[in-house]
Amino acid sequence: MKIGELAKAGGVSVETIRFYQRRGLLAEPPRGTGARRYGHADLERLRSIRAAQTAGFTLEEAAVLLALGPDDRTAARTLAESRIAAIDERIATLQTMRAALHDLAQDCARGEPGPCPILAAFSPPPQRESTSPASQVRARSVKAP
Amino acid sequence: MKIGELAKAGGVSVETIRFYQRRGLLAEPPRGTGARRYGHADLERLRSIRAAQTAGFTLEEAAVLLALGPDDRTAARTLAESRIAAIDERIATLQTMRAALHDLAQDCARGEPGPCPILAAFSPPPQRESTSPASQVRARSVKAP
DNA sequence: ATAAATTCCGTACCGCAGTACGGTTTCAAG
DNA sequence: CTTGAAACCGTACTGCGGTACGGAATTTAT
Repeated sequence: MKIGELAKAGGVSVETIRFYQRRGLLAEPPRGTGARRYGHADLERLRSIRAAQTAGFTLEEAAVLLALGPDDRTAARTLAESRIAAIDERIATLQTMRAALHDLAQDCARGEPGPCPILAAFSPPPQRESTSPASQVRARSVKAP
Repeated sequence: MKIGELAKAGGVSVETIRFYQRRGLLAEPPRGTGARRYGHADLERLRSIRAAQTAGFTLEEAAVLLALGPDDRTAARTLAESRIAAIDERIATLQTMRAALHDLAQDCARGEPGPCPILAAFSPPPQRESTSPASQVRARSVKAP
């Protein structure tokens, strides 16, 4: 197999293969004159990397995971669990965002008189009148979706 | 108000203020000799930007949102709705990841004999034997959490 | 008056996972 | 034998939202 075939079989680009090699995730076959050859094991490894990514691991975590022996159950479980915790946190944040936005959009859609609540929520008050200060979305340090 | 005070009041760093200025999100007061002065309006605007971010808008979207007049309900609603759609998609992806990982961790925790299922899911099969090919996590193109 | 803090400004860098570019071989088909 | 595709290689750029650095000028506190 040459690099282009490996790439196609693994569903990634040639550049991605090379990128993984630079990262040490995939081995670089010894270079003689001409194109390097890849074996079935390389494809399996590539697929494993993609599988780990699909489960939300970073490439670095994937590298650790693939380096574990079959006896390292504890390490594997720790990795999986901390990944789950991170995912849960992310979901919670997104749900908060969603709810805030949804409420705003609902109110806007109801077509009541007055300014659109979405605009109102995100615009500086033009005057300092006591225009019901309800539903102002204010908080801090959120790493966008 | 000088930039440091504005930063403190807005809960961001001085560098962030300058960054927003470069992006055109905050105005740069005309520069005479010495420190530039900021007004209450600048603080309100900064707060609006942060609010929009909290709701999941990118800085670019925030800029659009803050540029809308009070009559642009439709534009506001469109923006909010596409944001909601994006968030929903993201949540769905994360939930898929979570479920896959959770199942694996559960099986691993049960302490049954045999290799850890987490490792098994992400490791290339050492041999080509027909070792029950259940629960292999394989899919494509996921932009990690 | 002098030391310390703050501001100003441009530029470079962080993480993450790639993508793109440009130039040089080498390989395969016609 | 020539043309064109593929492979090789290093480097730089993308998006996103900042953070960090370094030197000069100015402001503030002592």
